[in-house]
Amino acid sequence: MAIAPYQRIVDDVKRQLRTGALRPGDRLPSTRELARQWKVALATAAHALRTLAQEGVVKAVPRVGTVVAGGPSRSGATRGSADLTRERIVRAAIAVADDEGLPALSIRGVAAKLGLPVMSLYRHVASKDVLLFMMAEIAFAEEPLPAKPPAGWRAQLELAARLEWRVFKRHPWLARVVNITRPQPQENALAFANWVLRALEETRLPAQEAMRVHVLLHTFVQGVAVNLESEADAVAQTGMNDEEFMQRNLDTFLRVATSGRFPHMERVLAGLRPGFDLDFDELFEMGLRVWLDGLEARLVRRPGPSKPR
Amino acid sequence: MAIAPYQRIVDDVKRQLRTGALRPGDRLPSTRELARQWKVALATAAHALRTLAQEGVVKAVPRVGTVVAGGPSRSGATRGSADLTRERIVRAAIAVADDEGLPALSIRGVAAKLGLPVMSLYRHVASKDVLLFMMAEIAFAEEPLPAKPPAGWRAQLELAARLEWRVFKRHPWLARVVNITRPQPQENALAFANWVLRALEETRLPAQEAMRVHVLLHTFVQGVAVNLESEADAVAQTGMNDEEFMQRNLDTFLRVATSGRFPHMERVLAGLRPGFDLDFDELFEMGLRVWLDGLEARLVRRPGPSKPR
DNA sequence: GTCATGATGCGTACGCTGTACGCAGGCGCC
DNA sequence: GGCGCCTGCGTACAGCGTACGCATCATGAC
Repeated sequence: MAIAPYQRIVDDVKRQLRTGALRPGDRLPSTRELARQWKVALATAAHALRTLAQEGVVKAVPRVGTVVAGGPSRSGATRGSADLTRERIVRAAIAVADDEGLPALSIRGVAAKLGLPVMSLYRHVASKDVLLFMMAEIAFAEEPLPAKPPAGWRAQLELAARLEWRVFKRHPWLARVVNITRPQPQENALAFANWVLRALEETRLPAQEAMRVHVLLHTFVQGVAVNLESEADAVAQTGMNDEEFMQRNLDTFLRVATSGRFPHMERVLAGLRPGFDLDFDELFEMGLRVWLDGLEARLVRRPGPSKPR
Repeated sequence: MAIAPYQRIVDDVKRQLRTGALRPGDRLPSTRELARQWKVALATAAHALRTLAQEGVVKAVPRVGTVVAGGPSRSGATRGSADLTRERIVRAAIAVADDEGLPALSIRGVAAKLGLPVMSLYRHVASKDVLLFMMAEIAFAEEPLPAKPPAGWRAQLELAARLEWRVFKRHPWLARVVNITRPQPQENALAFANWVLRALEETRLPAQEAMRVHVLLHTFVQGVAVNLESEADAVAQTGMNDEEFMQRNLDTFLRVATSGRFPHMERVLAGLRPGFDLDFDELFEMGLRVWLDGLEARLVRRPGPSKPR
């Protein structure tokens, strides 16, 4: 399971940038040159260069070749009208994932939906992973954080968590995607993190602790969201409607649960029978409250900046 | 995206059992009869019957045909030495998932590893989903709950959470699997649930609330575990070692994070630089403590004869 | 004008997946 | 012996992501 060929080239160029072997303004090897050096097809070398250009590390200068971009990345500057297709692709992909579930999302499917030739998508997105990544970015951008935060760290954390939750509810597949593409720095995830960390500054938690709180909060929202997804997916995948689905599952579930081996479970089930509906919104709100209560208690217990333990 | 043909047959038989159209002792249609009725291949019909037999709903009586099993399912009774292969398969699958990651797990791969013909696995496991399900069951069984619970609801919840956590650490892929196979009643998951619910009886929480607490606790552990997985997977998939991986990610991460747009993030990062290592164990313990503190506060606040510890 | 060089856009094809189906062979009853 | 049925496995299919090859075009040199 090696890295994809084009990715290997991309990595190597980046490495050369780090070590200083390549500096802003330098010319990269031409497509053909790369192809020869790496023993790959022309198209693959071109793919690598295109990827680098998309990331803004590098710029394609028409009659000169490919040149290392100088200065701070002006990401978003060059993407004017030319990337309309790119956004169309990502939005189409989101639409598919939204109403057919993540497993049903395929490059070929998106291409068909847009009436584009399959391979032409790779001109704009490099790989499916990158597609997923961009889907996540666009989805999160739908719920921007307000410019003026409310007063108090708790209110700020609540706001961030609820915003994130709302996004997850709209796009159940996100919970899984966030983990697949994980180690990548999502622009909007960072904005959330930044928001949370600012809120925590007020509490004077040490950096390490603040980081943990941030991660835990994110993990909590995501954890609940993952449940949303598996339900949405199961329904979409089997083509059942909710009722059928519930019927089938409750049946087998109850058969096992009430076998006599799980008496406490049975008792609880009996206690809530009438409207047994695990409302995820309520679950989320309860979890959030409990968690923040716990955090608040911790802060009260430990006033001022102190070392953990 | 319909249900698999054999699954459709299985479901229909179960439906007939529910409605009473089939009763214990009744004979099911023969393989050929089923194949004719459903317009599927003989092998598919046989597959359906085998699945039913494996689930214990039905029994294959040699010279008579297939008969609806009577009385409570004696699951585990019939599986003597005959299912040795089945267990071998599941264990092999677990081994693959453990050290190559879930994406690398394929039926063909497992078959190759065992030196068995590919299709022969379907004789014992029905489908990949079922395989995943059984993998989860076996994995969870590795950390059985003790016979004698410790004193106090909090200690009991902690124990359950830590046990679950330990399993997830050993088998990072589990976090994802639990969600894929979700709506199925896992034997061991129920045992955990039962344990948690018993612990909560002491707190006299109403049934609905107790259920939520249980789900939230499970969600929490799982949420943290999912992070474990995505890291393990990324490493396994790219074939990098941890160091390379960290290097690459930290690099791009820092490049974006320190772009000036996320000042609070930067400040926190600066504050913990020396040993920036997000230890998941510590993260888990902190989250657990905070969460249980919050829960305890809720119980105290709530009127009712509940005494902490 | 002709040509060389390089980039672009896309069709083809590969290696992989899960698994439905077909078929050979064996077993037991008539 | 013949028939009916089940078992076990090989073959084949539909679908995936995407590397590679080819046709086409833009451009500068001569």
